[in-house]
Amino acid sequence: MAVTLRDVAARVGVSPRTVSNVVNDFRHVSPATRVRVQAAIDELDYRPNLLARSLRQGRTAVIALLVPELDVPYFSELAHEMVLHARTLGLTVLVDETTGARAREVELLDVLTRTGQVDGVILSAIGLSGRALAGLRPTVPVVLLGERTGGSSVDQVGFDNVGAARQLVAHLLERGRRRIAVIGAGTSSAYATSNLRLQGCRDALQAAGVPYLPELTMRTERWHRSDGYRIMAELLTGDRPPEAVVAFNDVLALGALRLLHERGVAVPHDIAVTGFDDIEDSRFSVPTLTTVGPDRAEIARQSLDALVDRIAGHAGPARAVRVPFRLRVRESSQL
Amino acid sequence: MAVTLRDVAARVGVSPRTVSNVVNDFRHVSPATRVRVQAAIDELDYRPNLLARSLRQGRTAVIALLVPELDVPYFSELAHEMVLHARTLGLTVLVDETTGARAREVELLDVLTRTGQVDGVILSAIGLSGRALAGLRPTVPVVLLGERTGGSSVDQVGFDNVGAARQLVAHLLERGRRRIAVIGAGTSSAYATSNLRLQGCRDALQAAGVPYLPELTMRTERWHRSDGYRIMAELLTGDRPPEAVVAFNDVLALGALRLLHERGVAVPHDIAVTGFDDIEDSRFSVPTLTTVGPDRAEIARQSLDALVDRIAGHAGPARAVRVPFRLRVRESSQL
DNA sequence: CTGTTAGCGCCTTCAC
DNA sequence: GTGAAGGCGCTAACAG
Repeated sequence: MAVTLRDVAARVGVSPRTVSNVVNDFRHVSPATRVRVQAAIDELDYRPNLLARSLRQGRTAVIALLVPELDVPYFSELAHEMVLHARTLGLTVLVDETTGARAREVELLDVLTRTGQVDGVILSAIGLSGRALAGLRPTVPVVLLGERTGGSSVDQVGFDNVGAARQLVAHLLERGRRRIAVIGAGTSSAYATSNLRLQGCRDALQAAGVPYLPELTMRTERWHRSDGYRIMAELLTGDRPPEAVVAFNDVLALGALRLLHERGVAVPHDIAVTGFDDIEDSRFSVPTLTTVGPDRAEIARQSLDALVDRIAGHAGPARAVRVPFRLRVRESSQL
Repeated sequence: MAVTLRDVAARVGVSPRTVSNVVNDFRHVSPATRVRVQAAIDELDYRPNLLARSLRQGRTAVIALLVPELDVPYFSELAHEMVLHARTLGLTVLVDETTGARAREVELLDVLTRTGQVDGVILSAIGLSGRALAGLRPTVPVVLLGERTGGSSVDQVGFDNVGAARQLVAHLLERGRRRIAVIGAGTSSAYATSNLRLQGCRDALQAAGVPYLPELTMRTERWHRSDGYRIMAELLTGDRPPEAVVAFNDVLALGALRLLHERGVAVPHDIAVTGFDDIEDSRFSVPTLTTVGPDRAEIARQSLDALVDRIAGHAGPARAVRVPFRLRVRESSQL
């Protein structure tokens, strides 16, 4: 069996209480005792049982991060930032995947928040809205990632999807592109991010007096490279191909770039391509990808800070934090 | 406060024991009692406290996965497979990052294995060898990812790095390339993977009677896109550029591809480029990347199965599992 | 400054 | 088939 607090106490001839005080670096321990206890700890190679401590204290110093898919670069880069920042706060991160399915989001949230395993949850939700979340009555704080869509009862951290899309399309219009296709429109109203980005696109078109072309708005639920590849092929089957493509994430855009390369379509000469997220890949692709994305480190910082705040007992109304985003103009959109 | 087992018991008028039996689906509960208890559970919305259960049972159903960096595609794709397979086994995965630093690997391993938090650890080690690990005397099972380098005391799951590198270089030699550069050689003997891959390269050269060129063997500790980019630039400064480049992972290779594109060097016409890992990106890059990699799903399956086996108490000598690998010949190496 | 006591919520050995 | 009691390892009250 593992060495326990009692073993150490017995060895030194003090009470468990005193050993606990030393381990937790509390006051009211005489220097001499402290040294003797520490010696016994080292000698016996004692490690406190974190499970017991958590049960006793009612907190675990573990937080859960729920993302749709860990192998999608945006989420893995986000998880990386979370793990880094969590460490500075003394927190461990438990990562799990929801696949974006609403049922799975609800189930994980329910289990995690109500079984004592974690002190809080950061959820990158797809299916679940802030409003729906309220009905679940989680027993630990939850921070939602993604833009506020109204009526949320929990803190949210996101960026201005509408504004970002608007800026992106404005950039394309400035470069003289008018027939603009979209890859990644949602198939149902549940996909908030998708809808917001689409809204931004339409806003920019309208502001410029350029017609919105529904026939060039392509739907897809999965946002992987292969989806961008497949949908780009569809877009080329029409009589008049688009002059620019706005993909709703970078890997969709990279899939599209690949297909255009295979078809001998020059980017950006014949068609400009843009994405969302600003993943590392988009700085190294051929051509490099114009994209717009939030500061991920800032998302990690803001969401963890908000969560820690709530864990510490901060009450008050739900807040919505918007982190800044930046448009990165690269080769795929400028001649 | 949260609803406890006692609350449910009190509500129904039975002992906690009986409620526990229902929750854990044990025998020896009369159907009538079971129904009544279940009704109370639903009504009170009871969820067992997993912390208390773990403390009592001595097992948590959580395993830790330690990877160097979660934002490196190979590791995020691996983590994805782990999470998927772990779920089928009823396990939750706690992911943490080591940055590949030996001290951090040791520290995390020590804390995780000895504080009751997890039932086992899967470690994708860079700095730590199987031998060194034995000295740490972990109190929960550990499975090491990466090829066995001799004298390990724990189970390992990996693939034949030497054979894979040999096959890759043989492929390049077949295509008539002789001046072969390497990106990713290690700077110290600690980097087992790097050394094994280098060995495979040299084996293939020797078998073909082609001289090994140390001046084209480039060292780097970090294996990111920017490193491949930077080192490829260095390789072009020599009087005679290489005819092929073997990068020790795909992102290094993708960085090299990008630089070659910028310099107007045709791939594979002027220089062939290959990687390791077979990440999704390499199927969509321009050009697509020739690479060799293991079956990641199989790595996840084998390592989790081995870990579960040990957690269940299986003794016996350490085993080394080798999963199959496949050479994927793509555009970057064939004219 | 340190010891004693109690209990976090659960499961499990013993009784009945 | 069910109840009572004990303890996993730790820390928080309360003494002294």
